Amino acid sequence: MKKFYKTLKNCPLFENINYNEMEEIFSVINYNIKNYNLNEIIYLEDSKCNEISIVLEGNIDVQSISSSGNIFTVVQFPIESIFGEGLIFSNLNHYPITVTSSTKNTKILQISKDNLIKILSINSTVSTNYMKILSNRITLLNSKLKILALDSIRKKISFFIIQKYKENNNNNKINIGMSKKTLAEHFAIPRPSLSRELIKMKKDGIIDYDKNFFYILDLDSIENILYN
Amino acid sequence: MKKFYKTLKNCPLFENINYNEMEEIFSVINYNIKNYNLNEIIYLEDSKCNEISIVLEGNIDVQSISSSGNIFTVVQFPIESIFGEGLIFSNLNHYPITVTSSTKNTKILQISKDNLIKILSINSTVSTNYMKILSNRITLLNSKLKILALDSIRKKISFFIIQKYKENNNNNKINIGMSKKTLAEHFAIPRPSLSRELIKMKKDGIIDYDKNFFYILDLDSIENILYN
DNA sequence: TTCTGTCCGTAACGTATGTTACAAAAACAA
DNA sequence: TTGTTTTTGTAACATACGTTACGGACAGAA
Repeated sequence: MKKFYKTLKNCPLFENINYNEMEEIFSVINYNIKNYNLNEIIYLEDSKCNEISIVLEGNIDVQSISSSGNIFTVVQFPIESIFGEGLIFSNLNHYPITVTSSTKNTKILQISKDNLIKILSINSTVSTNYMKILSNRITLLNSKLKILALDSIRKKISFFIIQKYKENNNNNKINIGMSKKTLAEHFAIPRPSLSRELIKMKKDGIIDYDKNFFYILDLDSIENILYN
Repeated sequence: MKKFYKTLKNCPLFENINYNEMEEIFSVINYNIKNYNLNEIIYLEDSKCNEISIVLEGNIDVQSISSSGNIFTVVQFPIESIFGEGLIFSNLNHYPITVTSSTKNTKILQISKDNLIKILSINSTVSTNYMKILSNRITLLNSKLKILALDSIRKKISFFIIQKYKENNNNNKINIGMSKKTLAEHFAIPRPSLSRELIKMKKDGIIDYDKNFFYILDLDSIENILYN
């Protein structure tokens, strides 16, 4: 186990944990380290989540598989990633996706719920780390949901602008911070659709833009768009 | 404080905590009980969240206020509700909404982050309760996000059907469990739009329906809709 | 039974937005 | 510099969906 301490230190769950604490933790709990070959299934969709997992070596794929056999890779998790942490304490603790190994030698550390609870009770830093992980996930999901729930492109743009405006001490000049292409992806809409709506809003005289900057021309109008 | 133990027992954070444990917890930590009049502001949007709050008496409103002055009540929280719990450990710990009192005598119990950590370390039941609250929130947000992210009504219907189909041991007859009107609200779409798409899917021969039941006629097609 | 309210199917119409395509502009590398 | 890739603006077209409206079906109350 010792040789993985360096890897674990980079996992958000063990942030700010030193080697002595690691030693203490892993001497009092039971854990499993499992090896997987390329494309082996680690967790099947709809199976029950009884432990959290941390990638010690290799990469994993998160996939959705239809009964007709089509496979869609949703996202990849690299080494040091943790997963199952949002599921294990939930009432509906079934994996909504399939997890597979995407490298030849994938090593996964598994800690059961009971042992996880033990760790959380003996080390308060790990405990607050865990809270932080869950809380950050919640705020991330919340903001994603907020943007997705807006039912027009103009609203999404307005919401984004207001958000940046507040972040930036009410400055009318807004640095987008990414390309328009990326912004479109962020809104989950096609890029030409974003472009067209920006042109319209410019024509309506409520914003102007240039390169990676937006300029607020009529703040009241922008706010009214959100509360129409 | 003692007179509130009964109320607190109904708060998810103190589920399965008996009076002795309550006594122990509240004797070792510091806490605040604040009183609010009707329509007083408890937390302002964008203010920092430094404590969790539990409603001991009365009700609270969660609102969004535009700088132009428009107020939109998003949701009401009754007695025994907890809030701030998903924010306090987050890196972006600012209230995304305004919280106001909606009753004349509203009593709010406030526990600071440090004291909350103390509670979690001395009582493992409260600790797992807290994890459960956060985790359940995550799974709820996840499933909301999943439905919202589907970019056509046909996909939403298909997702719903597959979900119910699995829940019900692969039975082709599906009990909707609610009125079509409610289902439309669940999908966040107008009722006639749902109705129209159902008619189309029936015409295409992939589903049939009658009253509160759907019948799967072509499972493969339904699955392919989700992965097109 | 009749009345009343709610749910549902259905249709017509307008529009926001996805789709596709192409060229100009910008960023970058050689 | 030149060539190459990526990002953008722009336009034409098709369509999914929101909106509105109306009548029938159904359930509960009187």
